[in-house]
Amino acid sequence: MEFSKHKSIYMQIADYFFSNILAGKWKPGEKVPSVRQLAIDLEVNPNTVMRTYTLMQDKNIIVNQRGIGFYVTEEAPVRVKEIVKAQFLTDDLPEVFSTLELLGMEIQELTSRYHQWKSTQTQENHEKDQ
Amino acid sequence: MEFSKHKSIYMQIADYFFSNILAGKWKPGEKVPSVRQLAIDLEVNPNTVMRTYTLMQDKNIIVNQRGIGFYVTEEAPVRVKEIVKAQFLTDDLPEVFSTLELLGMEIQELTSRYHQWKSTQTQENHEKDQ
Amino acid sequence: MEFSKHKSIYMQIADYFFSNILAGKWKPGEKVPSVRQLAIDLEVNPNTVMRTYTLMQDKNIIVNQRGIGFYVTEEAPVRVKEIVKAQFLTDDLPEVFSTLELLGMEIQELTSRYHQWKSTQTQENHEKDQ
Amino acid sequence: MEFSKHKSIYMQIADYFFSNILAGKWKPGEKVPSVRQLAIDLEVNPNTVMRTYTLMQDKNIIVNQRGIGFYVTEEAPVRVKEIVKAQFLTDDLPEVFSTLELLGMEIQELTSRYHQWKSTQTQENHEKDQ
DNA sequence: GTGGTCTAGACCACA
DNA sequence: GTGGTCTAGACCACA
Repeated sequence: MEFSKHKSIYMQIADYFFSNILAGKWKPGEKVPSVRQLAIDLEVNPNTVMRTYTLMQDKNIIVNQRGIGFYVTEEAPVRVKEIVKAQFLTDDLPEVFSTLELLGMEIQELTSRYHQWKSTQTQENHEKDQ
Repeated sequence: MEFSKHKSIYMQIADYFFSNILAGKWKPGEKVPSVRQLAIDLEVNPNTVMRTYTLMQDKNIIVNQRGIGFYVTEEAPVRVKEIVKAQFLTDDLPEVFSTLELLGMEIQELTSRYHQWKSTQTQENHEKDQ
Repeated sequence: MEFSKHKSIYMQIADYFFSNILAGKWKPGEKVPSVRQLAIDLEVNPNTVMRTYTLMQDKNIIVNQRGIGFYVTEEAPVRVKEIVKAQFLTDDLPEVFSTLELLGMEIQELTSRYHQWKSTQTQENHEKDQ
Repeated sequence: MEFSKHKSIYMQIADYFFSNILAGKWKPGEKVPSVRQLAIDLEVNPNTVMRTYTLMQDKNIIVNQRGIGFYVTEEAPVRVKEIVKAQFLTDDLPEVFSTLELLGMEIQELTSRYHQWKSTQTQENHEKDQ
């Protein structure tokens, strides 16, 4: 996993959690990787991973079974969707829209770029599958 | 001007420059507010404003006339558009698109939200005009 | 390190970086002193050092490893040489040459003064070594 | 006359004085342009020119005949040569030499660049003469 | 521990 | 008046 410079690493790991849960890869009741293991996999400081886990715990997305590890909660998928959607609609979209206007771009251009982007995504997934 | 906590103040002042130039309010050859004056207007420390000015100078958006002040360069509108567009297309959009997918939203919903947003904007402007 | 009055401190610290990198004392991949530490060593304010680091970062001479510190980039030696040489050839030399003419000095005199200067340098180094 | 950004304007005007006097264009006893006139010619603020004149007066290069104007002193050529030479030998040259070393350049290269530079100068003068 | 940002305020050179 | 630099020191996010 490569990290962007624009966002803090622990938040990018949070995004990684969000997308795994929303995509159904990590299901309620399942164990998530240990802090130590994920730190090794992602090549980051364990403290950084721990920060994400604390955040996930605060939001009731994972729970700690002492001495055993962290597990995805039952309510995780719903909670994550709420969180991601709220931020998307109230923070991200308005900014996208105003930038769109500022640049004098039409909403159609955004739609066509979306389809373009989607086709590259599909391609990448195919490549991964092979 | 109100500042968001998520972004540094000097970068938000940069955004303020960008939108003023893109919207044609600040034209090439025109003088921009003095560092001190803008600091007073925005209620921030002059150093913070200076930081933005140095950044804008590095990007050839403003030039300093010694002892007189800063002026918008001829190339400013083009440069700003480049900068804003590049960031929008390569950083912002991909993230919007993947969030869209993650949430299982259709691109149509985004379009309709755009029109909705636009109508509220128009309203706000009307209110301001009165 | 003593600072001259004719040049700003943060630029003199930049020169210090340049000469360390060109002389091969600071090699690509190596860590440079932390902002705080260098501020203490040079007896200046951390903000002043930070200013140099930001500059060096903009010029791709150092990169930040978040939470860890700054490292010399692979391209640093090449970049520094470019920067120093460009300034030397286009800014410094022409002025030296015109002053030379103005003073009615011959280029030979400059050459002989160079050898003279070099011998004093060698002496100084010997003294330091002992 | 074009001004460099690296040096203050009033110092560049001082250089202009120095070169005119050393080159024998402005001779002892002759009147120099009025502050006002020179400001117009050079397209700078009269205060800036005045600053140069004050400097020149302090160094006994010009004297003020009240109500009439400024005149080149008898000792001007000698004084100017002293000033320029002292600065050149003690400030400029050592820096040039150490940069030369830092860049790993040979003194011969400097000599050849000098001849190159001189030929372009001669050319320019011929063009002006015509 | 690391850097990044900001305030408050000073002092200076310059135009 | 203008910007440019610097100090002193705080507070914060991050690793």
